[in-house]
Amino acid sequence: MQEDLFGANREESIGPGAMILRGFALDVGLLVGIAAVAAQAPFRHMLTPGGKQIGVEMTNCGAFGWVSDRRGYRYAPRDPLTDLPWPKMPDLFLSLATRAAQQAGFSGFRPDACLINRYAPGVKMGLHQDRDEAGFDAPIVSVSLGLPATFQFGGTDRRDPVARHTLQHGDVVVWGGVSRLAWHGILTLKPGQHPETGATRLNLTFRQAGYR
DNA sequence: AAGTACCC
DNA sequence: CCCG
Repeated sequence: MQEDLFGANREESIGPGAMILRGFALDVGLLVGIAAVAAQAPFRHMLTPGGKQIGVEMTNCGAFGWVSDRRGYRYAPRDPLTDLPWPKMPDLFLSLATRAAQQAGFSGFRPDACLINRYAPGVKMGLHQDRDEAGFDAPIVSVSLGLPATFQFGGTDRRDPVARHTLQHGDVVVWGGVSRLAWHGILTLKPGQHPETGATRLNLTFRQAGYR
């Protein structure tokens, strides 16, 4: 039984039911876990339904994985590349996500999906909503590792004003409740080197994708 | 469609 | 040319 090392040094509210837990996710085991997942389900570019390549490289772990292709956005229990189930979600990931949600005021978070995004310099993710899940009662927990990035966080209307927040290695963003369908994105990643990840930003996004 | 293009 |  190992001690968990999670705990935010600082919490910042970024909206109703939305906060950043600074330095909450500094356990190097997270990077080991990502490497283990990627060894079974490699990072790959996905296509939008319109046939354009998504710049971020993605893989998944857990019971469900987020996938996109010409048929649309959806959650799938198997990796389309291998037809194998997605790798099991590491216990460390589950523990982190549950504790972060709890810290942000969302008890009972039981993620069944973890999307892993890998950003290289020059890559961005446009404003979007996470709305492919079967229900929206559970929050979103988003973990930043490696190179810093500028996170855009707006409201539930596409036209709502968007604030910018720099996310550093170890920061966790949690949003739910009235902010669950908030529009969000990541600005173009700037070049840089991080001691633990090199010229890379990694993001873990935990969700309850399935019905309960 | 998490994408791009174009305009101001 | 880049940015919003």
